[in-house]
Amino acid sequence: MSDKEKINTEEKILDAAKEVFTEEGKAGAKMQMIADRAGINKSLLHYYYRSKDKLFAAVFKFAFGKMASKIFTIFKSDDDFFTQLERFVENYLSILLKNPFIPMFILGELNKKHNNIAAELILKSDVNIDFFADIVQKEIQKGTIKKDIQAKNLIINILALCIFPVVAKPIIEPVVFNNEIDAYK
Amino acid sequence: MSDKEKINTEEKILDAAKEVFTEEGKAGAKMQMIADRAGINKSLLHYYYRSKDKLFAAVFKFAFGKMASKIFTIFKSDDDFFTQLERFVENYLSILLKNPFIPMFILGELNKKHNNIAAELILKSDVNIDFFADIVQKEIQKGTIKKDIQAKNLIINILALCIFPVVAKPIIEPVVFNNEIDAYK
DNA sequence: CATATCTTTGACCAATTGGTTAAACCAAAT
DNA sequence: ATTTGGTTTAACCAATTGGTCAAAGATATG
Repeated sequence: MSDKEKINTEEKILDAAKEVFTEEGKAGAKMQMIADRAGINKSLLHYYYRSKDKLFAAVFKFAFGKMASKIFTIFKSDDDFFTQLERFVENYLSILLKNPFIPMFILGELNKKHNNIAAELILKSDVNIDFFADIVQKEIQKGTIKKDIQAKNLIINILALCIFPVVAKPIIEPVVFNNEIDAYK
Repeated sequence: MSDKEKINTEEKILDAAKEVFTEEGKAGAKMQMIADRAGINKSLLHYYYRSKDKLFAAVFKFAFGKMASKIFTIFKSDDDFFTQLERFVENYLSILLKNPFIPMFILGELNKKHNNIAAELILKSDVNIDFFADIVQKEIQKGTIKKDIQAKNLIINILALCIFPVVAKPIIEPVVFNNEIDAYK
């Protein structure tokens, strides 16, 4: 667990880049930091990923893929809706807690207005969410969901309740919890 | 509405800095951008705010103050709890929609790990939230709130549902709404 | 061994950027 | 009119930073 010497350089770079981009943002992250963290020479970064933009794009794709892709597969199972919902939240929270940095990373870069390659990447990756609307519609007709809530609003609310506590941790901890060390999150 | 020539330089700088810091993040924002946006010389920035850090601190204090301070005063009124809640959400959403950039600005900088003056500023400004816990406790005893929910979790959930749609707008719009232009947010 | 290809490095470069400084500008007071 | 004070500017500087390049190590292939 100490050294992990054997992983190849490309992977070491990606791991280091993930960390540094997350901690500092795209502009705040310096190629030298990433090189140091990966324990290599700065030129080697450019050897594998020709520019900072390319390296960032690689990291962003990884992060976004991890959050967006696997998740909705749960709703294609045969379980009833509320079981699916439960499993979804469980699964999603588990991923979030293992990678608490990813949502902020995605949101942070997506909100940039200048040279925003993150936004372009989102547009290309056509994640489809419409099928979720169908599921909810059927549940409403079955009567299992009482309120006539918009499916899109439902999914947004669920995501909000999952993601916000993770993203806002650095403000919640001091303000709401007076820095008590536990606080489940 | 076109020019607003008469406001003084200090204010012009602060306005421009708010915009640029929000759009680019602290590291991404350049003093030259801010100067340009304010329509002044770069040296003038340093004349009024001696360093980038100082300027950033000024902007951050403004933004955080706007979000945190006025809000909780509502809960000190004589209305019953649910009226207070309604008014709180209404009021908060109105502020958010008028300043949709502020939450992301705060969260974004607060999540930085390096040279994080935002975090220090939060610690100094002792916003008190404990009184809210008392209110909720009394409502539970009165029976108006059924579930034995933690007050702190309640406030976090409420904030999540208010803030997340604003913060995640750039990912919700393309993914959930296929870029339909309306979508209330 | 020789050669060719892939990987790694240190030295270097041009552009950017936060910050300084001295001088110019300008209004009000003397 | 001159001085005085705050305001604004252009020119400049030192440090940082993304990126290049040629040479040196490796590693495999013949």
